Amino acid sequence: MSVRTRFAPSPTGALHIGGARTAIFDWLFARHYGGKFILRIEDTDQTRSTEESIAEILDAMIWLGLDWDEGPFRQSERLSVYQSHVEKLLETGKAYRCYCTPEELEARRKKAQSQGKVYRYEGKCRNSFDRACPEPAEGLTTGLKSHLENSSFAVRLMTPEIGSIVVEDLIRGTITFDAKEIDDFIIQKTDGFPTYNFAVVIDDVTMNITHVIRGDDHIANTPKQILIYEALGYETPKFAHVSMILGSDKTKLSKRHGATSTVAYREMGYLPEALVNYLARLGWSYGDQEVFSKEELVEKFTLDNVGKSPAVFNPEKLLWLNGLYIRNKPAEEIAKLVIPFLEKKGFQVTLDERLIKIVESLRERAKTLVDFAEAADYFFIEEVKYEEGAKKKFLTPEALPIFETLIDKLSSLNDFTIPEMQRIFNEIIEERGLKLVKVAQPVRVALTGGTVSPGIFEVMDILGRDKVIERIKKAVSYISNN
RNA sequence: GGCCCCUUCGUCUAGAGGCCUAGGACAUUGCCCUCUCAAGGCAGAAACACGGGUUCGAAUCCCGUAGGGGCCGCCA
Repeated sequence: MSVRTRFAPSPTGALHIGGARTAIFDWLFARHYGGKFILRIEDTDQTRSTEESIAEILDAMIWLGLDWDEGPFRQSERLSVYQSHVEKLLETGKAYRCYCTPEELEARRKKAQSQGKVYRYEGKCRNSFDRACPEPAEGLTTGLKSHLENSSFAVRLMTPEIGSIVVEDLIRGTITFDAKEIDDFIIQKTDGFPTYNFAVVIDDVTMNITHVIRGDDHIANTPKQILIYEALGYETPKFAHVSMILGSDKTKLSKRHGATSTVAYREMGYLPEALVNYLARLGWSYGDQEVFSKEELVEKFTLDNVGKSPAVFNPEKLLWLNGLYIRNKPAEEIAKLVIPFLEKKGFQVTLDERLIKIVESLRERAKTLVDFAEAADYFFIEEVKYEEGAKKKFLTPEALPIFETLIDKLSSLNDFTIPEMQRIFNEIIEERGLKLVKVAQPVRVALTGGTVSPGIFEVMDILGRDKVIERIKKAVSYISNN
């Protein structure tokens, strides 16, 4: 059978960066082997699941370019599937109804904990009368029948008391659990919803999932799930548990460490291919290679090169990769991407040759699209604002004669081209015996307001003669008045 | 506490018993380039958690120890 993987987030918040990495591995694995990738929403928690989260997760998946072949399926729409499987288990005596109340259970758990013990369900309802009479028999008075149907119960799986459960993990090898560690856990809640472990198994079975690739926080669930497969008589899929992503202090990555939501990275000006590249390399490697296109990842990704140890999320490396992608992507595409960021700053922008020139000049100084938009403001605002230190240092009386001859020479220029500008600057520095920097810096401040920008001729070229002269004149009057 | 997982430079990692004087990348330091800042180039500092085995030989295999992490719900 061909490979089928799935990504199954629970919609209780944004798509976490760690979830995104898992999704990438699942997607890559499916694509590498020419299989199918299925998206499934685990929304059986009625109180915590939200529509907004679902929308955001889908949005993030699309942004990352992780297209799915089937789904998104929702567990909440598959209740009857779970229930029929529970029925089957009840009929075959592999599961039983439990009438213990959550309060009772909680009290027993507390008591065990206070004695320093782990609480495991002791099987109180395991041998109750209920098993012998699983269904309200025909002919009961309607009153009694509805009483039985309405009395609330959960359903527990009857688990083996001795033996061991073995997980063959594609990444970690054999992991063995003692059956004693696993109690008769609940597979269907009082509200009729399946519990997570049960729903996962039923879904993976009915969706013919061949490889379950997920976070290693699920390792402890795996023996329980295997027990469900066995009770139902189904074959288990292959399991592969990927290590988690940690924060800089080596604890589970959380908001404390910075942004953890995937779409937050879009807002911070990251390119999806950079994030995917970064995340794929977190826990997976291919020799010494660091940069991979999506196609290359698909071609080269296998579980063989996935490491076992948890990885610390390193924002600097992501930033570096993002800068790399910004520098290497066609300028026109960067231009398109940067427009919303410029608009957010209140600039009117259109995708034209000028914008592309701006991209070409600024891209290698920007590590994110936000950086870019910030560095580009002097190309869009009317009035240049001088930075405090910059004007103090460079807009001085010594700059006046330079500015004045510059205005002269630029005005009389036939062609306002970069070689011509260079010629003029050379004339000035030769006449005055200056270094280029002595001219370029004051001009830079006059044109951009700061001391950092692309090459001065590029800036002049983009601004155009009128703006350049206008801004130099403004600097002249600023110096004269101060 | 119980169970499970993990352990090579600060970080991501290469490493499948001799190729290791442990390689690459980010970050970091210095130099070069240079109109500023970047980008780029060159050079440097920086790691096999510890202790026992096995072996002629161990970062690689085994066993302990220590440290870190995860899970222990009618949450997913």
